[in-house]
Amino acid sequence: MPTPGMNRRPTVFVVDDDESTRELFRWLLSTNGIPVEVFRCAQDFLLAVRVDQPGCVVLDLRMPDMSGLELQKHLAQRGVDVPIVFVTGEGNVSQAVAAVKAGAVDFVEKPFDYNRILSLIRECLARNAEQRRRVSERQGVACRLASLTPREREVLERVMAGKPNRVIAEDLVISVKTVEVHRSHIMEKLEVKSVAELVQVALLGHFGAEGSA
Amino acid sequence: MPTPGMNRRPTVFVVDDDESTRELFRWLLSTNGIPVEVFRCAQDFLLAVRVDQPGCVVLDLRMPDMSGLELQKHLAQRGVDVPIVFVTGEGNVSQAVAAVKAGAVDFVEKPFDYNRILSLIRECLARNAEQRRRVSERQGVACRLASLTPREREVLERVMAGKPNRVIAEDLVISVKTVEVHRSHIMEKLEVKSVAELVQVALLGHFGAEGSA
DNA sequence: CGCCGCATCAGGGTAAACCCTGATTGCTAT
DNA sequence: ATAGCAATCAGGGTTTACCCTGATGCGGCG
Repeated sequence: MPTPGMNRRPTVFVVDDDESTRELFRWLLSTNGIPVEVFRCAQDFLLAVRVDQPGCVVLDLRMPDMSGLELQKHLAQRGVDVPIVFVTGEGNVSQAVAAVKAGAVDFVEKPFDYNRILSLIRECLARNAEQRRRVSERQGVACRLASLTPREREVLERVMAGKPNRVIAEDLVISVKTVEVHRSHIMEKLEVKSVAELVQVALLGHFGAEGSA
Repeated sequence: MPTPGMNRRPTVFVVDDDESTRELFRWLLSTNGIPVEVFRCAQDFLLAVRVDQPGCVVLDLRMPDMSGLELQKHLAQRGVDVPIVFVTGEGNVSQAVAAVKAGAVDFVEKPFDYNRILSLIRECLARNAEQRRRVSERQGVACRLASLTPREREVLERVMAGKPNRVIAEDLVISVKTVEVHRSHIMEKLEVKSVAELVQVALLGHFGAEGSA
């Protein structure tokens, strides 16, 4: 399972029903050497985007088929975790608050300053790159953790709890020798040489898995 | 150092230059059994608040001496980490975004629905209670960690790195016997019985100290 | 000056962890 | 069937870790 479509360039995805705005972004970003793709509605974008897409998103708030806020929710549900910047002509306070509370990086009103948008987008790209770095680190750990057998996981739990092999053996009703075998397999699979490292790696795999908000 | 002024009731602090609004909040909250204190300007509140104050804050955006956003910054700088709700009559989108990006729980416009504000404030109080619980847990760990001598900390680092006593001894140019002594003192002070627990406790003290956003 | 905490070390013993060899059982996939 | 993996166990040995007693030197504090 080598992660489906990796190795794509970080790209800015602009979703806006207004063609002049799309063209503006296309021009603004491409002349600054930033890969850009534009979409005229939320559906088009949802069909094209992939969960591991590197980059960031610029959303219009008001679109024909789906509002930017709804699109934001759909992306979150799908696990598409890219920085989002809202750009809107007629946004109100409550929408802005909702967007930012839901994790949007910023919410800017038209007309906007080109340099501001540009630096904002660069920040988004940098943030996304940083985040992908952390995720991939954890993915390696998660992968190694997944290679453990059920029995090895039971042993791991108890090692993490600080139980000595003798107690673990009693717990699982097996001999100390077997516990030793499991233990060495765990250390081997997780690529660690000491209990200290083992705990740190396993902890990373537990907390870093889901709770990465 | 038994934490200066703990044991105060969670209170809602309302800062608004408009007296009728202050009285409205005083009535709304006290009739719902929620302790409330009101302030007419940011300075008054800054002089009264303490770093470990449990509760939450309701801020007017526009005030004579200092804007709500500035007050928010001042509180953050002082380390006063309480949930903040902005309430304003004439807020714009950029202010709302700034407030939420700076960590505000919400940003509501007048006139507001009493029940909405009430549930929002209850959420803030609950969130603050939860946060204080986590902080106090970590404080215990931080306290025990602080009781380690410099030498013990040097040993701890290397134990965390998974080095055996023999290597630690070579590292610090001391005998293995001395390392054993330090090690047992560490285990005693941190109140743990195994390396596994030791690593988890020490890790909590390292990550939980500052990075609790 | 004496007491105390910190750091240092030694002897000597038990328990735990680690490592290698070797073996059996049962299930699964080729 | 035969090969492979997971799980089980044993013998036997080395290395670490842990614990107790005891001791020394140093610096600060009353």
